[in-house]
Amino acid sequence: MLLRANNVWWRQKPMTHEYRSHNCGELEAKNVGDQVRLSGWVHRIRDHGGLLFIDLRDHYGLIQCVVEPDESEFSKAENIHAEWVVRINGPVVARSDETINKDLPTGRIEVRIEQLEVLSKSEELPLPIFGEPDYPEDTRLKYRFLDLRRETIHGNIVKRSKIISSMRNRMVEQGFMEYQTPILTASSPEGARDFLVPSRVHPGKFYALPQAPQQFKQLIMMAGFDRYFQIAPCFRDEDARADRSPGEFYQLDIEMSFVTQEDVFEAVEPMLLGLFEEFGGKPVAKDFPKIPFDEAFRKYGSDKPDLRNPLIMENVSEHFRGGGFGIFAGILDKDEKNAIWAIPAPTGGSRAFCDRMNGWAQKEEKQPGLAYIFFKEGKGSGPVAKNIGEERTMALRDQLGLKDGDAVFFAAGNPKDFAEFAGRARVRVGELLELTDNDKFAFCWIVDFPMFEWDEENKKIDFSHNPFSMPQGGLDVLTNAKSDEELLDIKAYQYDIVCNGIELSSGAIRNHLPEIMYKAFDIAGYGTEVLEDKFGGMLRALQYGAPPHGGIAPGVDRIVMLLCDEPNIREVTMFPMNQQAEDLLMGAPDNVHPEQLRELHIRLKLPKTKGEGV
RNA sequence: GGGGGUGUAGCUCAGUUGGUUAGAGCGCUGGCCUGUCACGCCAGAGGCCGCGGGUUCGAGUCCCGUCACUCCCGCCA
Repeated sequence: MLLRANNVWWRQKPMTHEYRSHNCGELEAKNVGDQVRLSGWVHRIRDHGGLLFIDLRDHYGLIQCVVEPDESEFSKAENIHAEWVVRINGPVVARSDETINKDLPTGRIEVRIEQLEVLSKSEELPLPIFGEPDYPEDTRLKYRFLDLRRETIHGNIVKRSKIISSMRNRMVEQGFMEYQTPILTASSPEGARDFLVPSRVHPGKFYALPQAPQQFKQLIMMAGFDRYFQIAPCFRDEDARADRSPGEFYQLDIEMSFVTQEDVFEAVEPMLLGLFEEFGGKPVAKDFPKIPFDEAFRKYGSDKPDLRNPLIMENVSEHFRGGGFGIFAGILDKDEKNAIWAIPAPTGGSRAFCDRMNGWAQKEEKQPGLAYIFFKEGKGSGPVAKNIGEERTMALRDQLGLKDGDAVFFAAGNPKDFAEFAGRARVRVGELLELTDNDKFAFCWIVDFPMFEWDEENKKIDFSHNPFSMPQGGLDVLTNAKSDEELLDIKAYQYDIVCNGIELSSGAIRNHLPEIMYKAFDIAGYGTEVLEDKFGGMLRALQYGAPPHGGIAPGVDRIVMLLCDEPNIREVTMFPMNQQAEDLLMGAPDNVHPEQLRELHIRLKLPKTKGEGV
């Protein structure tokens, strides 16, 4: 039942008000005897022939109204339908003890209908509100205004509003100020695909919608402001996912001057902790451990580890080197970079469980298999244990702190290639053995991201995250690097904040020195001209006294998803597009009038549509 | 761009080795009902089995193609 309640209408109106003296959620036992006027939607009708109930609903809640046949309005009430908008006048009466509804905040009372006025009728509903049964998503999106009347999503949207409001308050309390940045701006040469907006005044030229206010927030620091934030709309023309809307999303964009990485963490941690404690409904781990990028892969096989899962992987190569398990010994001999990693599985010590994991590895992960040992009766079982012998098996068990009833799985080869698979195995073990505590929030920082990465497609070095990050070691480390390999080893003051295995945000201490910017872009294959052409404003700003600065930009939508416990972003977005980036309610994108195109100096050259050209 | 899943009444789904008239629940319409709150009872309407082709005496069921939705990969500095 509707539990919106606790929301007292902003101001009590007199009975003489056109539509309402109270809202549907605020009446309680103390109002018994009051004459009230309510307006809302007909949520549900229960017609007993001689007695008729209307559940009246508005934004604030639900209240039962009742009318008896001798009342003049009874026949009118018999002819109304779900989702009609009506106004009701009448006294608040107490329900008898047997008829109290404990599931409803207003369940101790009801309103006796003395006057009933239909304010607006509804066609037969394409989408029922009451009971909110599953409905196809395209129907929900086409009739979003109805969908949004449903309890769960209505509550999510209200909660989203409160979350954003709380974010703002928490930021302002910490001395941050909110500034707006442009929506029409310039395209940038790397990153996501831009949304382009043609210029009428400048034929053939285009604005781009900002992928993030990245450059603007840095310019705000260079302009001498400090501690900026903004609930910032961001636009990227990339394909959607369950947790990613097509086209647009919001970031809590943050930037600060004269700060180190630690200062950013100190600003963000209490904000997120407070927010999750306020809205999450689950315990939040107070500690935000800082895990270097390399270590995250080594221990968790991921740069966004879920710390609710207690399992930590370990390198166990030494127990296999030169041992009786030929496959692993061979892999270790083949290349000194190769290793054997162990994924411990406490309580997983049965052949059934090990087989299940092995089957998963083969079927879902297309791996040749997943080697394992399980421990019982004081010794290790399974083919691997047999091959390496009891001494090595026991040494392995001791290193991992395992005991009878436990198991361990192995991944072998070059960690670069198998780390992510091993990470997924870790996640799966944690879930299947119920070692992962789903009933909490666990944050961590991932720090020391590499400055560059190898772009396999273009066979060149590219920025791994943000081209504006400060390399650890500054200009020297860039100029001194002798090889691609050394360049790829360079770390940046670049960090992510992760919650329950979900990346909420990337951030960085920025590079505020023009010579480093030239050099870094040079390494990534962007010449001076590109830099000056595309980042001219930024470069100019760096040359006139730029403060050291840094920031971060947590994704608002993902935070709301976590706090509403919704796996799909469309459940926390009021008017989302579908996965094909169409707005089924407003009908976007759409054709435009030829005159509009002419004004913009645009002629269409369309691809053959599917099914055409027969 | 690629892969997986789904597609039968407005909705959620059932539908046997291919076999006569394709079912149920919810919703909708009509009727009955004075204490329900998932009200109850009775009756009714509602189907190009996503679409196109093929196999077959016969296709909701098998095969091919296609479309739609959804999830994932690519992509998302």
